[in-house]
This record gives sequence, C-alpha cells and structure tokens, in this order.
Amino acid sequence: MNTRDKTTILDIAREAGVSKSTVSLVLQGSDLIRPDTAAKVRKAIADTGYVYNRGAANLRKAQSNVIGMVIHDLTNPFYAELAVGMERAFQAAGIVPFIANTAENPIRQDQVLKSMLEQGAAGLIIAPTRNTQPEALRRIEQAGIPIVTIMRRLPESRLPVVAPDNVRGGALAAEHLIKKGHRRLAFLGGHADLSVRRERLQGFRDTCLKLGISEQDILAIEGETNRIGGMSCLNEALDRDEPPTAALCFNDAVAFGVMIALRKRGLEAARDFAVVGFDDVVEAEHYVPALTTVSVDTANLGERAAHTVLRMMQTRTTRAEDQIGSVTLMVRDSCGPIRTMGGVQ
Amino acid sequence: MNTRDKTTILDIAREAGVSKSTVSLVLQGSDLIRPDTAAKVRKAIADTGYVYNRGAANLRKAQSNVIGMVIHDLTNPFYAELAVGMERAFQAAGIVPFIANTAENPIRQDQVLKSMLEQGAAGLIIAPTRNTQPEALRRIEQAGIPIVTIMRRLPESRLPVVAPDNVRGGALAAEHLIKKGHRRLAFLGGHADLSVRRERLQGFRDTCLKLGISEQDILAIEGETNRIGGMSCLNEALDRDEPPTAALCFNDAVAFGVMIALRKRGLEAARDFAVVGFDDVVEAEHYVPALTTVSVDTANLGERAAHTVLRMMQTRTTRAEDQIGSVTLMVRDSCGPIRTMGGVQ
DNA sequence: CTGAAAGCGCTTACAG
DNA sequence: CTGAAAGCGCTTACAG
Repeated sequence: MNTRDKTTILDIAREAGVSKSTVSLVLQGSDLIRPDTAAKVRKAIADTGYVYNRGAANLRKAQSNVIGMVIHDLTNPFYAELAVGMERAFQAAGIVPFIANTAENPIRQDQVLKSMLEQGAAGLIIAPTRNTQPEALRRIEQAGIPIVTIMRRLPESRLPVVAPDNVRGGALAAEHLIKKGHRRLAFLGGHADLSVRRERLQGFRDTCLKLGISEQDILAIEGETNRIGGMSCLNEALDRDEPPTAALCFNDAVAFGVMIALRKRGLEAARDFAVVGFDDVVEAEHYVPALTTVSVDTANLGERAAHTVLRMMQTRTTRAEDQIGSVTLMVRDSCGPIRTMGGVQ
Repeated sequence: MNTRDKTTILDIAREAGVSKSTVSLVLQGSDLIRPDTAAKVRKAIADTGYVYNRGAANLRKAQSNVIGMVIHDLTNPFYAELAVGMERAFQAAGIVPFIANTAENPIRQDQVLKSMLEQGAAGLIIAPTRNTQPEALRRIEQAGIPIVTIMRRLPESRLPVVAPDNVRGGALAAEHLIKKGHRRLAFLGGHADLSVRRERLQGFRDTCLKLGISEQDILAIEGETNRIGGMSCLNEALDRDEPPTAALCFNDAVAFGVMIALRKRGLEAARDFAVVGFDDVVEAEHYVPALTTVSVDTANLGERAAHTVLRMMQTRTTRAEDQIGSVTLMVRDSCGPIRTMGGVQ
C-alpha cells in the first residue's frame, strides 16, 4: 500500500548528495548551512515525500513539542469556544495542540492524563472535572511538565490558574438587578463544590447584602451546569412561597434553560422575570430576548492560558502567577425595564 | 524539579531483579512471564513512578496507537457531540484519540494533518473543511494510514465515508410539511458546494415535486451553517413576493437561527411558520417550541466511524465500505398543527 | 559544511 | 524465563 517503506533522513542525504547531519540541520532551520545546499535538501525532501519523524527526534532530544488541552465538557459551547481560542494562540506559535474531552468523569480524566504523559506531552492546560483528586495530577507534576488550570481552581493545589474575575462578575450582576428594582433575587445552577460557583455566588451575595437585600431574600439553588439544570432550577425557584423576580445564572447555558422554562410556564424573560447569564457565549447576543450576561472575554482567557504554558515551557518552570481576567456586564434585553416597585409579583 | 531524571525500563529491571526483556514483556502483557515475577515487576513500576515512553516503543515497533480526529467546527454542537461520541467508542478500545479543530480553514487543516502525520498517527477520522483539495490528504494516504471521512463527502475521493441518509432525511421533512398543508416550501442554509446540502436538498426537492409542489414554489437559499446563517436566510425568504410558509433547515443550528429571526419579526415558529431542523442535537428537544427535526443518531454515527478506522487499522487496509446511517423524523412542536388551507399567508 | 559515532528508550529475535 | 545485541529515526558534539 505504501509507495515506499519510510524514507528517512538518510535517504534525503543520499538524494541531495550531502550528509545526514546536514539534513538534520536543515530540518532544524540552522543557519550553519549555505542557502543553496539547504535548497538542495529541501528539494529532495519535497521530491521524496519524506515525513519528519517527530517521535524519533523527541526521543533523542528528550523533549517534545506536544501540548495537551484536557477539557471536562467540550459539549458546553463555552468550553468549545475556549478550546478553539487556545488552539488559535498555539497555532500562532507553530504548535498544534491536542484536545481531549473528559466528559466530567475523573476516571476518564486519569486515562487521558496518563496517555498525555506517555505521549510525552511538554505542557498541559486542564479544565478539570469535578471531584478531581489532588493526586490526579501528581505524576505529571513530578515529571516536571508545566500545567495550567483554566476556569476551575483545584483544591489544595499550587498550580497556576487562569480564570475570569468571578467575584466581580457576580457583583456586577447583583448591582444591575437591584438597580432594576428587584428585591428578591436568586442564584441558579452549578454545584457547590465548584470554585467557579463559590466565587460567582460570593460576589453576588455580598453585593446584595451591601445594597440592602436581606439574607432571606437571596435564594441559591444548586443544579446542573447546563440547560436542563437551568430549567429545573427555575421551576424550583418559582414554586417557592415568595419566589424571586430575578436571577443570576451560573452560566449562559443555565440562563438559556431558565428562559426556556419560563416560556414553558407561559412567562417571558425580561417581562416577567429578569435573567442574567455568565460567560457571554456567542449565542447570547442573538437569542430572543438577547441575554444580559457577564462577559469573560473567552478568547483572551484562552490566549493567556496558552501563553502561560508556553512561557513555563521555555523557562522550564512549573510555577506561574495566577491570572484573573477582567469581566464586563453586557447589558442586553433579558432583564427588561426598571420595575416601578419591587413589590409582590 | 523532577524527582529523578527519567526512570527507564532498565531501572525497573534492576529494581525488580529481572532483565530488561522481562520488563518489556510484562509491559506488553505477554503470558510468557510467570505471574509472580510479573507482580514483582509491576510493583517496581508502581514504586518508582515509571512512565512508559510510548514514543520510543512506537519508534522501535514502527507503528503507533495514536488516532486523530480532525473536525472542521468544534463550535457547532453537533460536531462536538459527534467528537465526544467517537471518543467514547475509542475509549472502550483503550485508546485516547486526539481531537483537533480546523475552524473551517483549509490552511489550518493542512497544518493539523501534517502534525498528525509527523506525530505518527495510526488512523484518522476527518470531517473536512469546505474546499478541501484532493491533494490535502494525499500524503497521509500514501503513508498507508487509514482515513475515514465523516459527514462530508470529499469530491473525487475513494475514502470511505460515514454519513447519515441525507437524501431520505430531506424526503421525510418534505413529506411532513406537505402533509401539514404547506404548498410553498423553502430549504434554508448551507453552501452549495457541501455534499451534505446537495443530498438533503435533493431528497427535499424530489419529494416536493413528487407530491405535487411546483418547481417555482420550492425556494432554496444558501447561507452559513450556523444560527447567523439561519437568521439571514429566513429574512431573505420572507422578504420575497410569495414567501414560503415552511422550511427545512440545513441543520439544527440554522433552524434555531430561523426561529430567532421569526421572533424578531414578531412571528412565532409553529404558529406562523413551520420549521424543521436536521441533526437532532440535544438542545432541539428542549427548545421552545421543541424542534421537529431529522435525527441522525449522532452517537451511532460516531461509533461506526470509530469502529471503521479501528477495523482498517487491524486489517491494514485503507479501503472500506461507505456507511449510511438511517434517519428518523422527530416530530415535535415547531411545525404547528395542520393548516386548513395552504393559501396565501 | 562533512562524516563517523554515540545514544535517546524501547522491542525483538536468538541462544541459552 | 534471561542476557546480549541490534536497530527504529533522529540529534549532537567532535574532529576535520
């Protein structure tokens, strides 16, 4: 089936009439080689259809250029956007990173990490699954491979994290809703063990209290971090005795679920209930009503994470500063106009 | 930083008091080794934190177990679901495949494919970008690496493809809409150079004609394959003199865009305009109105593609039969009730 | 620039 | 089961 059985650097050398070393140097772009002999070599490479065996090179050099991105849910548009953003940043550096999905499953994550390790990854970006144990990354840390965590903070870990300013995002949302006249507020979705939720909720709650909302008028309901989760959270919230009139959602996916659940109850986001999302996925802007949400500048977050591992790889260190990206509230239509009075619904 | 500098098979041998060969055999699960010596070796491996160097093994064996999945748009939920489905199938076979996104960019795709080749991929599944040139995959084919294309068919290519029965899907949609009483129909979204669109449109149009719709009452509008595309297609369609009253959309993303554009015009899917999607992404079922769409059984498609490459790898062949997955129409709410008369709107 | 040589970490016969 | 040996395709000093 194969036209020829593996053409190697030696074949190229023969073909170009130079030595093996010379070919190797050309391959590495060394400037020790005269332009015309380099050209000869390149021609031979093109003619023979030679393919560089990166594995062999890595073995000899004892280093690789493979970078892995381990994502807990590629099916969540936010993480898909994030992955694509990181990929773009790596591309600019001439690197093709590999993406792997862990489906929010720690066992699967272990397998993926083991594979990355055996494959000789030189760097790793990970958005860890829930319940990731501290030991999960130990092997990789021991091997001295740079790791940066993105979005989710690992408990008891000194790994650098790149994440948005979740606390401030929560605060911005609370402020916005209260200014709109809402007095009974909810935080919907997400699991309590997620650092992302703790931070967003903290900013939200603190600001509510500061602006005069009483503790019992701040409702927090846990749930899945997707549409389905949003739907059930909204229903649970509205079935309360004194239901909230507005909510900050754990993320945009939850917010979409909330809006769908509203519609199923014959209610309308904005008109009957104010909803704010978090992330600002591309869909948010085009939804009806357009979703008011906390933008985390996904592309920038991805870029930062990529540059951070790249820098760690160059400087051969496994430490780096945490990076907290700024957030902005994108005010659109899902919160409706200002309420005359935050009275009973 | 590293606890020790690379423990190798030799260290394990020393630690366990056996030979290098024995360690290698244990690593490969050979049954030539007595259980108790295998146990000794395994213990040494665990104690030292040894990590298998797959690159070195691959070099020696002249074969690898890395499989690449090259996807043109991971940001499209359908393809994310598809990738995750394939990943699951590979996982069952003990393989961790690598995903790469090409962002619908042929240049990027070339880079990704080159990287996969250099990395020594043993198999490839590709959902190619638009305008993929036949030469793009030549190098990989020449190397004898099994490739299967998924969803999109490459022009003038003999590579096996795994895809849903697009023609039949288009036909089912047309039939459904016509039974509902619609007489002016549209096919919205997608680019004419996409095999997927050609097939879906063909099934749609043929069935329309067969069921008595005249050619001039079948409108086909090209557009992006995402929400934005759906929005502009719908607007273009409704701005016609004799606008259609129903549409089959290129895919679910386009369908969501169509429904959003309707709402922006003060219209409602189902009540004012019937819309059918294609793919049946998870979101379709939960949308309001729930989207009537052609289900392609995404998970099954992914599984088939995975099993096909796996089989090709085992049998060392680069040929395989095309596989066309069956489709079913999921009737939900987005087409509304039967129209009394397909009259002027 | 070139050529000979060693070595990266593994696997694979092969003789014992 | 073991041990010695060769070799996968590359890179890296090193002497010329």
